[in-house]
Amino acid sequence: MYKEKIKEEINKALNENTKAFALERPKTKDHGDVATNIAMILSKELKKNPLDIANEIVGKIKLDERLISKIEVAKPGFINITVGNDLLSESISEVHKLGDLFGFDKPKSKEKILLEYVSANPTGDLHIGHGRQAVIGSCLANLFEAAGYDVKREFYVNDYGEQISKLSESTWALYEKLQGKEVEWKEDYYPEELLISYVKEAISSNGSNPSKESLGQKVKETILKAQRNLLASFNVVFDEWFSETSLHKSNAAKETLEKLKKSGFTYEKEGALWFKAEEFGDVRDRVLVRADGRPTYIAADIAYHENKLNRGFDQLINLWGADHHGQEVGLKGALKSIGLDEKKLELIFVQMVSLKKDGQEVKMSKRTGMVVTVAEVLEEVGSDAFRYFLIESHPNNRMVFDIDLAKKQDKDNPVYYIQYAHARCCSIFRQIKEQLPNLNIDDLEKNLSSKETFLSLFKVEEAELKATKNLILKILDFPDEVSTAAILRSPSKIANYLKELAADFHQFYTVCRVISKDESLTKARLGLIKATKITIANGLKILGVSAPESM
RNA sequence: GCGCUCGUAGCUCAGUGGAUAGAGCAACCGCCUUCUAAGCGGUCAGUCGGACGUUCGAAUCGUCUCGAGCGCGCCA
Repeated sequence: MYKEKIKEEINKALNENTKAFALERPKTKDHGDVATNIAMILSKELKKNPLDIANEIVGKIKLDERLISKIEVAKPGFINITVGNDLLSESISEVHKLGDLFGFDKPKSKEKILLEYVSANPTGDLHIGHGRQAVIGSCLANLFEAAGYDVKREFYVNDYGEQISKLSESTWALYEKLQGKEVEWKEDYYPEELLISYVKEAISSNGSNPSKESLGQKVKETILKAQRNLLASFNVVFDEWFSETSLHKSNAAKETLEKLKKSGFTYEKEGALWFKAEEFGDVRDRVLVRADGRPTYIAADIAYHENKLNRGFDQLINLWGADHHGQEVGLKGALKSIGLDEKKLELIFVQMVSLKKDGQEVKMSKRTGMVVTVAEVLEEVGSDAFRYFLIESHPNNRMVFDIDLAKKQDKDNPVYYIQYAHARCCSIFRQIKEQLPNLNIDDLEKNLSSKETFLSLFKVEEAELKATKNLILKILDFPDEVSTAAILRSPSKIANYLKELAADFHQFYTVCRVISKDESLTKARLGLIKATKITIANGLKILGVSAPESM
């Protein structure tokens, strides 16, 4: 791509002062196509005026339409470069050569990452907060894959402990009630209306006279299956569903506890076994084993992360709800205390989702039944809008899910803006068959990988040239966008990029007529449209949003 | 009280130390006999919560401060 070539040229001019530097796309159009601040960076160690350095560098670079058509020095010491048309043409042809792979790094060329997300209790419906974690997690996984990492997606099933016992108790009470028995409905039971459909389904597949234990187990499985199907319905799939119970069955949790005891970072108090979390900066120490001998969630979680590290991943990334951030220091401390590299664990906290309905913000509360489930919102807005809305803002930011807006299937809904750009690209190709039946599409396809096809893009009047170059440069930004989005753990960056790309395309579409009497220009523009389509499709693929051929 | 996260236009948000802080929505004004108007152009809109500091340069980094959300269970 053009940036590498330009860097090479600058590096040649730098001689012995070669240093890593960035080429950035300036915000203002007067500052050329790309700019570098290398002179300002060098001024410190060379103890020279950045303007002088910049002029020196620029003086060594020969202007050549094939590479750099214009180069200027600006105020503090920027070097602003206008890229040659040949080089841009060549870059567009490279987009075509790469096709579906454009923007993506070589698969599995980088570290192995285990991404854990959602990890909800199998005790009921997934709510919109889980939905956000699911969408962000799946987009991050796609993004890491696109950036060349080897990614495994994992759901940690919290199928053990207090909540599960409570589920089992609630289930049995509900079962007996359905049998017509008089039951005491305890206050901490899961709400009947939440369980009823799962319990009925479990009963029907469990035969008559189930035991309390088998029915509880069956309901758990039923809920888990429902979660799995629901997640899959909006493109959230996992390579592994890791059961917490399995850590207890296999003795892994016990073994980890032994290691913790040996580490000296535990003590007994009031019959319980405690971890000295405070020594690692936690706000308080944490219980590992309760006074009655049952291990806590934390104990299993430490064992789980030990297990993950032993599976040979270079990096573990967990998405946790922001309400769990208090666990981070303790978990990392525990891993460190048993000799594991806690730095391999990275936590991303996904902030809360609140809801806006009928123009009013409502707080979710399980107690008042004010829980908005993934299922109900998904049904109303569809998978594409659901994913797009939940990915649009950075995980660290709280977000307001505007149900009324997401329901709207019109232009206020930004996902359509991007999809519409893709559909428009496709539409032009459909038009060709009607308007230019003599144009040989196969011939065109073959020529897309040669830069000569695109040279005529630049032989147009000012306004058209401007729109064309904007679109080309934006398309060519895509690979960098993917890698920085991965580094910043920010799939929303891709969503924003696609919005900008769509805007540049729509503008191009308005200014430049693709199908015309000028055959070489028509072909060149068709090629550019196809490159746009490829880029939008590749970006939407990362977001798990569909790229419709027509709308 | 301590800890984590956030604070940018009326609203929703971009902006990994760079040049005059940007989009969308809302409001107002224009553009369809021509490839999809789910589109394009224009107007209006800002003490980047505040203070001090680091730097050639700060919305971005540091310290303090104000405000909001969350956390500080032998729940997960």
